[in-house]
Amino acid sequence: MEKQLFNFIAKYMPLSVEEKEAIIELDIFRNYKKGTVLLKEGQYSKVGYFVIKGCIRSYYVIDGEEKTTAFYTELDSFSPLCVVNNKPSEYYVACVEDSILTVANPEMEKIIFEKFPRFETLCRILSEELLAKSQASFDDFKTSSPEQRYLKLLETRPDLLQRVPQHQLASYLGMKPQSLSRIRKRLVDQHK
Amino acid sequence: MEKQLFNFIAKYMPLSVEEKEAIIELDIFRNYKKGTVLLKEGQYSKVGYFVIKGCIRSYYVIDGEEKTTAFYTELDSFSPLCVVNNKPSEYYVACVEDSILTVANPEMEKIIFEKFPRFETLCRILSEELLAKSQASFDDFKTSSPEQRYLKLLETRPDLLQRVPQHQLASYLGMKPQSLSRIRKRLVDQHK
DNA sequence: GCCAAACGTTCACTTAAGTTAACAAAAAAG
DNA sequence: CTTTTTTGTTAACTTAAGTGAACGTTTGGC
Repeated sequence: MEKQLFNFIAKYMPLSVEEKEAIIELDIFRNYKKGTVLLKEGQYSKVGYFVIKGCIRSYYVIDGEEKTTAFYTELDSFSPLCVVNNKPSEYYVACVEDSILTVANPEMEKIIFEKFPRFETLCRILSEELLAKSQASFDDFKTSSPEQRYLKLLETRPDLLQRVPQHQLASYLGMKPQSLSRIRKRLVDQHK
Repeated sequence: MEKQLFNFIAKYMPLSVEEKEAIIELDIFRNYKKGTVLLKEGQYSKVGYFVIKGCIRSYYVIDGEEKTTAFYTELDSFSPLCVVNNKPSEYYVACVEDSILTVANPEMEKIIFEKFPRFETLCRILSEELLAKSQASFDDFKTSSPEQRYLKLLETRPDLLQRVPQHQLASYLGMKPQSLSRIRKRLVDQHK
């Protein structure tokens, strides 16, 4: 279980035995059942997540409708805005599948950063990278039509189509479930 | 000129005289004329920016058309994806106005982080914050119609409408210039 | 194993954005 | 000052997504 995490980190910096032990001592691994709500609108959460296994999603409830905006799967990390800005969360976070996550808060980070300053460098690099990638996805979204976004998703995250209900994918792609259904039909029809 | 930068940083951590001097010694302040292209598609740039004064934008050229995806103004910082992933840039960056920017690369950061480790903490916190905010903007975009996005922009960054050509705003809002023009007309008409 | 809820598809209709093109206005270049 | 070039508006038409509703299917709870 820790292995996935350490393999991931090793891509950036191989860890020493002491460093690995320090992480294990933090006791950050948690199991959640499908459907578990990790964060609710209005809550002041202080924890961020790293997905070892499974899938979680963030969603807003607007006029009684769920609007899914993100999915996080294996090796993705996610720190809700409320962790950063100390305001109540505007969205929910829930498990799409049974999941194994690491769960950590800023105090735990502080402890580990003081013992091993390299970890802070790692976190800085990771979040700079995630920021640039998040902006690139946003750019992609802005410059594409709904159909192009669906095709792009097929290329880049085909697994999501198997793991996630379509109506959640629809709002993730910025459209209504009926539109996604129609687009899929259109594409199938074209191919015959 | 340095004052804007130090005031901004002071919101996160007040700097000592030595720290300020170390930054000034890096000689990172630059003046650019309106229209200057800072980064071209295909280039491997290694520099990130912080806007002291002025406005820069990033844009793609797709089928010969410019697609503007972001504007950075006073106190915004921006590190292009190519700086992070070592791949040729997929987009351009240019000055929308005469601008004063700080320009820094990872080696300069390394030097300053080694002398003052607090700076790395600052950069980590800043990029975590920017990441969470970038995701929130993306969420907003996904869950809104073109008209709602225009109205949101009026609320959150009304200055952009004065500073930036409308056809650039249009692609920033994920629509065609004609559509933005129509939306504006529709809104004016409704109000009478 | 049955029932209710959730999910996905389809359809007819509405609405809004994309497209193409013409033209006006403003800004930059000479 | 005049001429381009860039920018913005408008209009007619096309295309695709939103809406509301019906219906079939799957899923999960009991």
